[in-house]
Amino acid sequence: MRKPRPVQPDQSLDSASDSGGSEGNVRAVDRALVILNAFREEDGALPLVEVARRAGLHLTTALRLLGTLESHGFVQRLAVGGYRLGPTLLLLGDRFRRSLRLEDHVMPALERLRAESRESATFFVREGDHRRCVFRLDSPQLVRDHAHVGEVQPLGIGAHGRSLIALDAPAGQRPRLPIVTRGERLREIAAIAAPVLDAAGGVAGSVGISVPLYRFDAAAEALCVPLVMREAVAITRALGGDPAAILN
Amino acid sequence: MRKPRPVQPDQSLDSASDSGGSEGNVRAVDRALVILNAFREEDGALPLVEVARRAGLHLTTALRLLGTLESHGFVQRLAVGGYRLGPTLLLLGDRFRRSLRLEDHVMPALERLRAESRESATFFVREGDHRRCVFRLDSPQLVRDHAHVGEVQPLGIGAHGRSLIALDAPAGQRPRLPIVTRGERLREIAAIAAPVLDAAGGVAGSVGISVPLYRFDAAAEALCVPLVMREAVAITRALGGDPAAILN
DNA sequence: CAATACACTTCCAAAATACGGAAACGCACC
DNA sequence: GGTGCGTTTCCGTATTTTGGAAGTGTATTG
Repeated sequence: MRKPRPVQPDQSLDSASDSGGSEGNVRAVDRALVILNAFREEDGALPLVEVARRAGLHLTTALRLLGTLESHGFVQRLAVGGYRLGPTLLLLGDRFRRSLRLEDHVMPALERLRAESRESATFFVREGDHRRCVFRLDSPQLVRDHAHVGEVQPLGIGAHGRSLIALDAPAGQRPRLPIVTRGERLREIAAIAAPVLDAAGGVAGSVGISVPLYRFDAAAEALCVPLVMREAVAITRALGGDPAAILN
Repeated sequence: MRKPRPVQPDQSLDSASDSGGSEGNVRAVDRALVILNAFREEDGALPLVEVARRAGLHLTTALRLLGTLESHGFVQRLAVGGYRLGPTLLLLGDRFRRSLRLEDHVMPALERLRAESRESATFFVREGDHRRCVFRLDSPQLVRDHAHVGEVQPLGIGAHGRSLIALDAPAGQRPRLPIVTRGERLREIAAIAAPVLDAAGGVAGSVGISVPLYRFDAAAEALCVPLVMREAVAITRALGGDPAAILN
């Protein structure tokens, strides 16, 4: 169990608790990271009290932790008062992405997809039993879905969610690629996605397009399906993978 | 060598060494953040020993800290062994960027710049006495400069470095906009940049194009200069700023 | 203008926490 | 089977973090 209260009598069930475990974790660090996760994009800048409240920390503690985070650029303290996330995160986030060594091949593919379909193009990677959006280019059109790089979504549902596990199925029972869904995970969105393989034969990720459902008629589908397959193959080739496996 | 001295005879003047200060910082957190900064993109995965060495930490300490970082997704432990940066950084980095509330206006502008110039387009924001690359689109051409989102560069040098402080000068002595440099910060790169203003009249950032010097002839300059000015004005307008100040 | 409320900051003693030495473990390579 | 290297567990200690309380400053109210 996590024990939030030091001396306190008992109970409580709130406070921290969200993400990680508490097993063998360095408490101060744990709390600092909880603070970082307390920032949601909607809020411009959070006052100390609010940060402390969200993280379930004593004011003094939050203040000290924020000070340390600030000195490394993980949060910024605004002149007017209040804190927000800091620029070091931008640097590290981009470093993480580059460590995947996908950017050079994936971004051009997404650019082609977006240019030719005029819809949003996205690339997911599997992360345990979830998937994470790692690259994304928004549709140039006004009406589009709104998704963000970094977001986590479930596996098994949605075009990408199924595409990432499509090749896990026994050889005979694999779904037809690309996966096409209509309003499956998000009611008003259709999506087309196909897996991408690396040199080791593993699934490196999933490329695809998402389209507002009302715009996804037969013509749009006929346009998008081959586009997605073409780029899935292109990325797979670029990574040294064997396109045969997705061309079944 | 950095040797903090556990038992500490006296004084201090301390260790800390690299980044932040050590004044009033929570040590465990401080160290954890130093660990994150120890990851450079070049290295795929670092073994524990290497992380500990770079961060100047005892092996045991690094192990514990990495464990905590991992449980929040700030680092990943690869099956084969070794650590690398984790996906949570992607999420937070993007959140930081969105908190600037520039994306909607800046990215389309960069896309137009790149499309019309076929060169790399970049957006910097000022950060104290430095500047940070916040948005960037790479040139579609093979030969181009290599810069990354998140990187910090000096103020006062380079086209963006000067553009960001151009309006700080007294009204009569302001440099002509856009700023055009040839091989100033990077020997083989030319750049064109202009500041962008927000509704408060402050400098929100700097937009521009960078071009390999050998390609930057009179024709290229004649093409790029008006493009950059056009987009600087467009972003300024979108942010509610007054374009007059950059058009003088 | 006094009085109250609220956000933030400083101080400090207590103790819980993180530290790091040592030693065990696992593995590859001799 | 032995040696070297990277990793992990264990554990006593004292360093570090903690959070109560009180102080400062600014806004809000009566």
